[in-house]
Order: sequence, then C-alpha cells, then structure tokens
Amino acid sequence: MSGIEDVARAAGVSKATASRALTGHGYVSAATRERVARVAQELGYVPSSSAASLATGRTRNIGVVMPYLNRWFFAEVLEGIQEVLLESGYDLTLYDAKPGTEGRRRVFDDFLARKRFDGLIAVGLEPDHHELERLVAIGRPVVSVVAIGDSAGVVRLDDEHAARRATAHLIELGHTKIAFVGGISVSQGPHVDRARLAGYRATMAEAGLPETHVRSEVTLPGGYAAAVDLLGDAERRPTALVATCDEVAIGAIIAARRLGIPVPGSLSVVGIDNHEFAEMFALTTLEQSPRNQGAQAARMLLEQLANPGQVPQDVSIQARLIVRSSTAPPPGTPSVTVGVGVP
Amino acid sequence: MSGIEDVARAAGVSKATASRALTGHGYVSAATRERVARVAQELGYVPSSSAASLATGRTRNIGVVMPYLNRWFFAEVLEGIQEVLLESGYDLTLYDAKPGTEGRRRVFDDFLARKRFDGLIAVGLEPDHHELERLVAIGRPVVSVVAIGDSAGVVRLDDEHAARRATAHLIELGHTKIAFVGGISVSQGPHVDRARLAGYRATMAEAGLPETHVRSEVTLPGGYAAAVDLLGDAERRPTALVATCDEVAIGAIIAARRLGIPVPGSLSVVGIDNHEFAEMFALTTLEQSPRNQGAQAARMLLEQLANPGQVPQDVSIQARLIVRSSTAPPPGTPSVTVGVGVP
DNA sequence: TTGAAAGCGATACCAA
DNA sequence: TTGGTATCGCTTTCAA
Repeated sequence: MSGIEDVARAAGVSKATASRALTGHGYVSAATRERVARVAQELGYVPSSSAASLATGRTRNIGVVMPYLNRWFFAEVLEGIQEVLLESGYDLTLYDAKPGTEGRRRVFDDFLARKRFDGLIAVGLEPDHHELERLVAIGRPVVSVVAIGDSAGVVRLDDEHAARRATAHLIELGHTKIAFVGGISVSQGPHVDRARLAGYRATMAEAGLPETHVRSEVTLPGGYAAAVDLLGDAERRPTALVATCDEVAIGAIIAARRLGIPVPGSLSVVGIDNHEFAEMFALTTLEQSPRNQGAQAARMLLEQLANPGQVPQDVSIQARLIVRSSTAPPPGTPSVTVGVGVP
Repeated sequence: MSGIEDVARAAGVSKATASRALTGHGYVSAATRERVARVAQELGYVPSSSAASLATGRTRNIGVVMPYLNRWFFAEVLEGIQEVLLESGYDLTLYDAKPGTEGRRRVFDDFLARKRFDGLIAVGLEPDHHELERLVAIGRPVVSVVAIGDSAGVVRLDDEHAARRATAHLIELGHTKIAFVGGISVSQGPHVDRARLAGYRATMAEAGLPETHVRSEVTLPGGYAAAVDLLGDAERRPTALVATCDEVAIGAIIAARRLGIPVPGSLSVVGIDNHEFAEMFALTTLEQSPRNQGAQAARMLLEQLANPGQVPQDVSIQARLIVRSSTAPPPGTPSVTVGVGVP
C-alpha cells in the first residue's frame, strides 16, 4: 500500500507537488506531472478515498434511494444511472426504502444523514412530509425520477399525456367501450397511476364516452386477476382496455387468451412502458424508456455538482406510441384493413 | 454540523472520552456515557464517516458486484443482501459488471481497487483469470453467490441436484420423451446452465432414456422461441420439458398455448427458480429462493469481518420441489387421477 | 476512568 | 512552479 508520500519520494518531489500532479489542481510543469504519473503507476498507487473525502469534503459517490429493486421500471432506471456514474468515475450507494417499513425509517433517519455521497437520486419515492424534510436537511443536491413534490430537479414521464394518447389511439380505432385497468382512484395511490387514470378520464369525457375504471394491483398477476373479473361477463365486457402499465396489460392479455377472447379480434389492449415483454406479446404501448430517465437524472445531478449555482431544469418526457398487434378496430367494424394478425 | 469536539465540550469531557462513549470501545463510566449520548442526540451529532474510516481503516460499507440488475434472480439476491446490511448499519455500494463491456474492465481495474468497502459480495460473476486476480489483490474478504471458482465463501444452489429432481419428477410421472431447454452445452456458457444440463443428462442416462437438448437464450422470450421450434413438429415433439429456469419454462408454456398444445394435458413443463410468475402459470418448479441466498451471503461476510481468523464455510442449497399444475402423466396414461386442471 | 496528543492520508493555502 | 505545513474529524495509545 503505497501512499502519496511514497510516490512523492520516489519521484523526488514534495507531497504537495505530487498531489497537484495527480489531481490536476494547480500548476505543475508538464515534465514533473508526467514523472509523478509514471511513478504512481509503477507503484500501483491508489489514493485513499476516505483521506481525500476528509480533506475535500467530496466523496465521488452518489446515493440512490428507491422503494423497489425488483420491478422492471426501477431496475431499468438503476441501470441507466449506473452507466452514467460509471463513466464519470462515481460510485453508487444504494438505499432500499420500501414504503411503510422500519427499514425505510432507518434509511431516512440514519443512513442518509451520514451523507456518504455528494448528491442523491430519488426514484419514485413519494416521500411523506417528514421524509421530505429529512431529504432537504441533508443539504446535498437531490434529483428525482418521477415527481417528489418539491423544487428539486425532476425527470419524469408525462403520465397524463401518455394515458391520453393511449386512450385516443383506441378512440381513433373506433372503440367506445373502453375500460381503464389499474390503480385505485385519482386521489389515492401512487401519483403515477393517478395521473394516468386522470388522463384516461379526461380523454373519455372529452369524447363524450362513458368511463369504466377497474382497480388492480399494478403487477402482471394483478392485471390477470382484474381482467378475469372484468371480461367474465360477456354483456358488460368492453372492446378495449387501457392498462396503467405494460405488466397489467400483459396480465390482461394472458387472461383474455385463457378465456378464449381473441386479442385484438374481440379485445384491444394498450399499455404504457414498452416493457421488455411487450414485443413478445405484440403489445401496443407508449414507450417511456426508464433507462434514459435514469441516465438523464444522473447527468443532471453531476451537472449540478459541477455548477452549484445553477438551478436545475425539470425534464418532462412525452411517451412515443408504438403500435403493435394488440389493438385493432372493434369487432363488427366494416374493415378496409383490419388489425394485423398476431404472430 | 457539530463534530465530536462540540459534543465533548458540551458534555464537559475530552474528545477521547466522547469518542469512547459513542463508539463503545474502551472504559467509560456509565454516567458519562449516558451524558455524552444525550448531548450528542441533542446536538444532532452525526459522525463523519470519512474521518472514522481514515482513522480505523474500516468503512462500514459492503461492495456488491453483479453482471445484471434487471433480472429476477439478481434483483432478488440484491434485496436479500440489502435487507441484512440495512439491519447491521452497513451501506451497500453497487458495481455493475456486464460481461464483455469496457465498464466491467473499469469496475475491476479502477473502482474495486479503491477499496471503499470492508468486504465484497460477488453475485453470479464468473470472473476470468485476470478478474479473479484483481479480486484477490484487493485483500478484502469476498463472498460469492453462485460459484466463483476459488476458495472464497460461496452460497449457491446445487444446480445439478435441482435439475436431477426436475427430471426425476417427470420420469416418475411416466414420461420418456423429455427434452431439456436452455443453455448451450455442458462445457460452454454460464456454469449454472451447464450444471443443470448435466443433471438432466445424468438422470436421463441412468434411466436409460434418450436425451434431447434444445439451446435457448435464458430469458422468457428465448424460451418462447425455442419452444415454438421444438413443438412445431408433432412427430418429434416430446411429452415433457425440463427448462433451465422458470422464465424459459414460462416462455415455453406460452408458446404451447399459442400452438394449441394443452399443458399439462399434452405437454408437461417443469422449471427451476420459483419465479414470481410461477404461481400465475401454475408452474411446477424447484424453489431456489435467491433472496435467502443473498441474505445468507451478507451474513457470512459480516461474520467474517467480525472474526477475521475464521475460514468461511461454503453453503450449498438443495432446491425444494413445488408441484403445481404444469406437470401430469403423459397423454394416454391409464389414469387414476390425472393432473389437476389449470385454473 | 479520563485526558493529551499522535496519527490516519490526502488537499490546499501561503511563501519562497 | 515548487515545498512546507496546517487542516479535515475521528480513533487510539500512553500517562496520569
């Protein structure tokens, strides 16, 4: 374990010069810089990050707080963040904060307070008042993916817009009996699902169509269960579904197949996400690319660390409609070209 | 930001005593310990981790290296690790090391060399010679989930055993035309899939049955594609499938449904994992509980940090067979009770 | 049981 | 352009 002192001695310079040569802060002649670098290389010198942090106050580490690690959206965001940080030489410390757990309390009250990071990325956190206070108290820049309810930099999908586009797509195809699957209500549950439900309702109202909202857990099995219920009654059955996300949409497609209801022949389904399984189920969906959102959040944070004065600009992403083969005109439509068959 | 000096002053003791009172190392009278603790609490004192690390050489941080974050197995392991570390007050720094990327090289050559952790957990890494060398060079305890090819503590599923059990289950049901789906060969690809293929082959050989191995990407869409190929030809079609993991198994079930082949009526499918989707597809499978493996690895590492002399004991887990409704006797079996219908 | 002081390993200011 | 040195905040040895 050679320290900077060893490097300095071997290069015939002082610690101060060695430090300047290695960090690039301050004037050093090109010749000595090179010599020091070479010596450091030969000695396999690796700076002690705790010593450097103590001296500078910076850690070259970013904290990431998320409520789930094992859901597609969160895992993708995390990979996006990781990729950018890796390029920039930053470490990533992960904090798992599942809603309503003792662990979450400890994360906010103990772990984050230690400030072992220069900045924080909060992903889909939906913090309560106390938690928000703690976040602010840390005194480090925070960027969030999906709204956090305050002025920090935010990267997020325009959820209402995405649901509007999804609903409009079905209306354009000629559907009138369109149900929304997922979430609880416009005033309860995660903000994401509320905004999407609101987008659906607004679009239906504007078109003068009746709304149907079916609650469901926001998971693939949840969508399956909800769809089995909804589609069971042939009379009441809608001709199209807007799902709050692709997992729910896929659950619904699987349910429809089990019930012998052809998709898109008798039932159209549109999701939001462009989940890794979407293509396999030929799902028409609105792409939100969580990986890019993560990468963008990381860039925003690094930018803020580099220019502390600057106010971060929020970013709102408009989802892109990807038409595959889970949507078609409703049954009985006089067809010019009816929806392409599923592979 | 009050430091330990402020606490000491406010409590009327020296820095040394304050430190002893707070860390619990060394003798302090109960009275002063309590007073110091109270004062620290009042002042909202949070120790500087870089200062503490610099002084002690320990970081209270654990590094986790994995090749994927967005796959079920890895995400589950990560949650298991996180949970244990959270309880013990350890931070978790995550390193993403995708095979064959420049990022992976940097993780091994630069990031890990900084040793910002007291120990490392390697999950499903399959390091090459150079990488293994780097891992050893770090000089910190390493525990791995899934073999790493050396003497470090290892927590892993007994993959060969799991595949043997899966195959035996089908044989017991009376199947003779049993194919294995997934992986590349016994000598290529990830160790996990090689071991499982080997288990299948050994069991088939012992029963004097012919082997069929169908290569497939180890993903749900991969299983789907492979199954479509395999099941297309009615003559060649097996009556049962052992899949290298549940995602492949589920892909195969979906393919069978699309092809109109009833499961388990005409085709039995058994997986390995007990994936979160397994129940929904009524999949018979061997449970491996990656979450527990992660938790166990974390405990093993903490144990090693506490007792540095001790040699870590490897842990091999035997998977438990969970029979659901994707397996039944082959078609044409004189039935007492034939496999339960799928819900 | 407590206190004084010497590190831990870098950075950065001030002089030269 | 370089070197000497104080400093970051805590832990830990040694004496008292």
